[in-house]
Amino acid sequence: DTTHALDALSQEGLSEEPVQQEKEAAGSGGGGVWEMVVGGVRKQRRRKNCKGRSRMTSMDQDDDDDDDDETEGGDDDDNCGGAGGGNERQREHPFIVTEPGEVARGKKNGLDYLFHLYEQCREFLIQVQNIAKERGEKCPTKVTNQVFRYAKKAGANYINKPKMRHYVHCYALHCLDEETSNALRRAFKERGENVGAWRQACYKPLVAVAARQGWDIDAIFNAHPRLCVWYVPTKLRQLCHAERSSAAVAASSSITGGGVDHLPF
Amino acid sequence: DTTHALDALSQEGLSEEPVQQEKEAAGSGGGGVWEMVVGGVRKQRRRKNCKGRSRMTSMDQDDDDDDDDETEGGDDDDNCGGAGGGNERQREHPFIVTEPGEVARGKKNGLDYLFHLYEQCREFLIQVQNIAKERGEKCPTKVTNQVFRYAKKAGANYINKPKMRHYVHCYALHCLDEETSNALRRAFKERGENVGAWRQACYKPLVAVAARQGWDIDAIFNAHPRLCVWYVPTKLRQLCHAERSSAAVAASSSITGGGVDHLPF
DNA sequence: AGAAGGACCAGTGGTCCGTA
DNA sequence: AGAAGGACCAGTGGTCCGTA
Repeated sequence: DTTHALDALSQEGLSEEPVQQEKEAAGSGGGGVWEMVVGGVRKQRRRKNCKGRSRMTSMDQDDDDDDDDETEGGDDDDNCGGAGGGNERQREHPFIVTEPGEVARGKKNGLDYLFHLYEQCREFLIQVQNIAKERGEKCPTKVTNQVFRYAKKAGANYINKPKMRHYVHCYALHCLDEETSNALRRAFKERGENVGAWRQACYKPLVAVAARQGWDIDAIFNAHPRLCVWYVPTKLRQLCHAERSSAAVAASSSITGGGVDHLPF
Repeated sequence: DTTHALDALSQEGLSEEPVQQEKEAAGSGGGGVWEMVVGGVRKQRRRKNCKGRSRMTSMDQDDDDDDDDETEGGDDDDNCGGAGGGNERQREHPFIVTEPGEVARGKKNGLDYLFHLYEQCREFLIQVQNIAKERGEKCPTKVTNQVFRYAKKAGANYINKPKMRHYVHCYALHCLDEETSNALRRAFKERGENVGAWRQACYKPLVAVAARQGWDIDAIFNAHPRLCVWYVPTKLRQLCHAERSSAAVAASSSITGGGVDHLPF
């Protein structure tokens, strides 16, 4: 129900830098390159990967018996973006803190790209849901293992569960309070902080959002069309609970001095 | 949000027959004994079981370390309802087809009791949910393993997962079309059919309900306040899907002769 | 035979920690 | 050092099949 066009030119981890688009996107306060690039091609682009085997096998969930025996040998018909030849294990480039609209340079990925991955996952979920409905099978409402498996089969090897779960709360802040999210990115970029520090810093403003909206972080996630497909991260849930409790205690002792369960409103 | 009082006098599997209540409930077309009995006691009654160890330990989810080493030995301070002494494994009495309001005689359980178990499970779920909310933990929306474990710890040893899953669609028919459900029970009782036959027969009218309401069996379950806590059984889902498909084919070929996807409306 | 339920199993949510 | 992600693990949904 939102735009589908974004996938076409997703900047990928090991990508040749998307210099052309970058020129046109220059600066741009709000949407950034992921919103600007594009005109509709909807197609998972194949990655130039040293260690090949990225099949695009349809929308199957069944053919689990095409053996995955790695064929560890040759098949490097593609030079690895100049990174050096061999068959060492490849990973995505690490993230760096970028401001909105900024494309990461060098062997790095930016935060617009990170957030774009969440939208891609949601689109994979929608495809899985459609297949399930057609077949009359159980229909997932969240991005589950099944969806990650599907994404991998569709060629999106750069998506994996630990990564996506790791940054969910950052994406949540981006969805729920984009102004604050953008300001945080600019501040952390300016200070030269690393991604881990930025990630940690996303919790606090997100808890503040929860406070404003009645503390029910599950309800807050579920009420948002793009966020509702993600599980609430354990740590975020704990932080909201702890903060609510101490806020309640503080309020009841300062106002009434009365019972702890006496929530203020 | 519905009445909580029903638990008090639940007829249990190995129970001494609840003769007193039975007298007062005699016949009664609609609600049956589970709706009539009672005046509010809300308390899990302890079972008279040959092999004891039914603790009522609070609402804990944590003390998983009180060893369950069975103490297979003595502790039969209770005679086993006259059924014979030893320490053979005890089970619930089997269900028989009873009509609405009818209490099973002999070592049998009736269908009102069966349906009552579903309501008890829902109440256990609500308790688990309340605890989870208090603690700021993940909050289940369905009757999960966790809820079955909780029920067992609360002393409801007569509730178990395979049994509850086995009859879910029967309970669904009872919730969604009580008239039809009641009629089916009367018919199958009259014909002297066993529980298995009745259980099988519940599918068809339930699929008919689904047909009337647009085939989305998940939505139908979720829209019902008591049913929404139960997972849609696999077989029911399959039946609905198969029936919808063939209904669609039949309709499209008889009306237009056109495309298969052309659903009638 | 008909039925209750212990116990198993494939695949889940969650995330640690060996890797680069 | 900071970070990406393979792989593990406890507990899940689902139901079979040894039991009575």
